[in-house]
Amino acid sequence: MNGRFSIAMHIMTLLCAGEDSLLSSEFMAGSININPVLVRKELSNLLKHGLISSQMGKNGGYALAKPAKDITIAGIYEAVKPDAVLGQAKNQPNPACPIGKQINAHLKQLDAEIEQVMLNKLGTTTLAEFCNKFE
Amino acid sequence: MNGRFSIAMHIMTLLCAGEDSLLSSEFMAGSININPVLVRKELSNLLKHGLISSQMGKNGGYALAKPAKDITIAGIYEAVKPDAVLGQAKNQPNPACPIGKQINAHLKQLDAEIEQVMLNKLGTTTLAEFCNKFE
DNA sequence: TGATATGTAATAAAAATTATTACAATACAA
DNA sequence: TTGTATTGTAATAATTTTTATTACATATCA
Repeated sequence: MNGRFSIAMHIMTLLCAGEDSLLSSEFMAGSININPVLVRKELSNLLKHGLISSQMGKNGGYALAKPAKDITIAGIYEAVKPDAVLGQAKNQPNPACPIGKQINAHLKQLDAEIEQVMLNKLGTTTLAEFCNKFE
Repeated sequence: MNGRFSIAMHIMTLLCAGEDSLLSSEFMAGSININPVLVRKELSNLLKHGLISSQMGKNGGYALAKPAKDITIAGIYEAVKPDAVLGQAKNQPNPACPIGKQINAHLKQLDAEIEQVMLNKLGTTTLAEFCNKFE
């Protein structure tokens, strides 16, 4: 997995901490310390998943779409999750080999099981709780 | 995460299925369908973690270091696991921002918790059980 | 002693990620 | 109604990571 979950969590934490006002992508990029366009790209994705709302034009910006206590870390993870939690190689296993022929199906099943326990655990913490850890 | 776990699982499954003989990196590369040097690199890592044994010279090759029933998927995962299960961005958050200053520490803690539940789950299946799924 | 392996370093090629530039669309406010 | 600040998005470039390849030293068997 790449850095998208970290970036998404950073964004959501900022929006949670600044819950009363709209935050700009420029401001968030300054905190995260990455390019503002990348921030907007992730914001666009979070928007699509209904986690945040946006306001265009001057004095526009972003805010949480619902109270932080109603957003779980699992919900945020779902918005950015990779195809395979355990990673996936780009190779095409040899179909003439009895192991190669079946390995991807079995790995996929294993991956699904692991994703489930991860989501269960991530679902026990809300964004509000995560945000409360900050002083 | 990249494809290392998949490759490692493929290797370990091949060694499990061919438990009676030594397998060469060339043969395994043919099943996985990647470059033999990459296979040897991963074999080198699995060796370092005590999961397999190797025999140099003609008629050499690789084998499991212990019975497949004594190897868990968690053990294999440990050998290839990334620094962060949930991924890590390469940015350096702004230390002047109260959120940026602390986010990495909190994300690291979250990551450790998730890794724990993953390992718990992966620890419930042995390589022998995984291998038995193949027909 | 020749053939076949492992083990590993160095380098090249390909793919993925991140950054940058550019600009259209929108909304506020003077 | 016009200038300014902002979202939204496409196109491209730069960087980093992953994968492949080449090369060769070392080991073991027959």
